[in-house]
Amino acid sequence: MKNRIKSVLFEAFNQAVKNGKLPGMEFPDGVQIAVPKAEAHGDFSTNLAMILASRIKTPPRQVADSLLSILRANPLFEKVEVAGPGFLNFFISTETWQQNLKHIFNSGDKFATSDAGNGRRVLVEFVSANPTGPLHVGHGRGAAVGDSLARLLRAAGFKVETEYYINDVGNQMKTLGLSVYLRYREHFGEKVDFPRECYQGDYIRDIADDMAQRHGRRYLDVPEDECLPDFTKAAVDVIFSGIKKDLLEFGVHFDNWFSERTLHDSGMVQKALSLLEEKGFLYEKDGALWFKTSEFGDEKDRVIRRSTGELTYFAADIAYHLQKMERGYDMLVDIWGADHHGYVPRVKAAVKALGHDDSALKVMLVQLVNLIEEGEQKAMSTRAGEFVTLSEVVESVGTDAARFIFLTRRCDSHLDFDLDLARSQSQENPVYYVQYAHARLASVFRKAAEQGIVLREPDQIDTALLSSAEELNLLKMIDAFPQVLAESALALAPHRISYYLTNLAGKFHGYYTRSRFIGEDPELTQARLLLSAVMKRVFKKGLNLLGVSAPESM
RNA sequence: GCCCCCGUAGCUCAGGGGAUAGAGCACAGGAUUCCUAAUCCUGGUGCCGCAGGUUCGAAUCCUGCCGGGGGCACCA
Repeated sequence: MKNRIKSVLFEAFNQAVKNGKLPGMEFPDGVQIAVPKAEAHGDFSTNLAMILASRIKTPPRQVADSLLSILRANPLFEKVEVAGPGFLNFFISTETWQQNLKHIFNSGDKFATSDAGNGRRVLVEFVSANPTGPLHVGHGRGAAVGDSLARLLRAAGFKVETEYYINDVGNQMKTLGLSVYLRYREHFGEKVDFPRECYQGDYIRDIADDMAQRHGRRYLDVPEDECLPDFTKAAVDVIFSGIKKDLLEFGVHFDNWFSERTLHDSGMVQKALSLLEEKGFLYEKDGALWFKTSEFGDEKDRVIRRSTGELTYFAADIAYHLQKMERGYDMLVDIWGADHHGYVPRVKAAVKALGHDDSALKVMLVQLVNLIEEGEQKAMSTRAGEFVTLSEVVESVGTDAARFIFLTRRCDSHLDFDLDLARSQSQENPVYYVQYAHARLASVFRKAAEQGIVLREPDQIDTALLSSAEELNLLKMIDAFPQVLAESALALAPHRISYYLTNLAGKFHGYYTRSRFIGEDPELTQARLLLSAVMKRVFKKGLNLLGVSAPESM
């Protein structure tokens, strides 16, 4: 509907210019069509007159008046008025809203889409947890946000790929291998001094035990240096297949699994460094190789190759981003834990230094999750082996509740995840509220089928019967869905979908309680069933954007 | 010390230039002959952290301050 208003407004403007009611000019930028908060201000309003006013030095209300007669001639509107400082308020006629329901129904699956993305290619990279341990709750939030964002962008007309970047090279991998190796020796009764920087979790012991099962005492006589790679590989394989399993259970899909190792093997890292070298952004100091990120807004320069000769992770990250840029995306979305925020300027610096537009790189920082159980906050630390894993949470509260809760807040705000609340199968748990709306609608159609009622074609249905304030409001809310979808996608804000759905569910439940859907009047029944069919679809599509199931019954 | 995020109702948070700032929870009371009560209805709250600035218009943008969290390695 908003788009229709926009084009009507555009035409009215051009006509006013042609008639000499407005001086000759282009349609200005910054014109908004908004849904006013107060009902008395109409269904939509625009600030066009206020924008024009400052341009042509005429009071805004006077500018608005010159558009008024043209707009009023349009049958779309019941009323158009000038209000406040110079808003043009549009009141859509009841009949237009009622007819609109048929359009929505007929447009089928296309309704829950938008072309806001215009076919632009986007890569969403998220989770990317190092394979040194199971995914924990924080990763879960990133996974929910990233996966949902990808679905949202897709629905909004972007071409989306999702990617998991695997840090399978470097110090952490060595530490991981060492951790397993030492536990392996312990397995055979050796007394081992287990260093603090090694991974303490029980899963390390499990992997070591498994190595002992499979290989027996074979590695005990092999020098540590020689057998560590085998232990690292074994650990990565086990942990990574666990990660994949967790993600699968969590309903999260990745198109690509991108290994850091391939960046080294393919010479991409070397290529990135040579490029920076050519452009004169590298220098040696204290035996290390530095990148002048401070020339691009970073607070200080960063090391790329340590004096030991080893490359830092940053070196690989530069290559990774260069590689992503070269793959030709219009936008790169990186979703990181908020504790990595200091990393943003240096990666942006790298992108810029390599000659790409750093505004195409959007880094979303997902704030930490506070896990709360019985009113107490739970401690989290991977290295110390004290953390609540994602799979534990999923097992305890279910995928639907977990995902929904992760997506009820904007990602840059801290999230208190109350396990007891998420577990509770009742009132306070918002996910059921929305799912229940869908299940109720499903049950209405089951009931209708039982009574042999078949939904007619929309043009055989009298939607004018949907005339209560409640019904009109629902017609409007449903109509706004594609708009909400587009705005959430462009703002990279999937939580707005859950907010919208909760809102719609509230309105629906009230309506349901007060209204008989399948009643004595077959015409009214048909009209309400048509409304129900569309609402059901909105809930289903909306929940799907969040990666939450839409049950037929509960 | 420097950097990032947050500060909105008793609590958890939406809203992120537009007109009278919202929801859930909590608290109290009520609703079921009939499509699912995981539901609904009725009750009231706010110096939008503080102070300046930009604007026709600021909870929203800018600056400073205060408070909370996080980050500031040749770790990731």
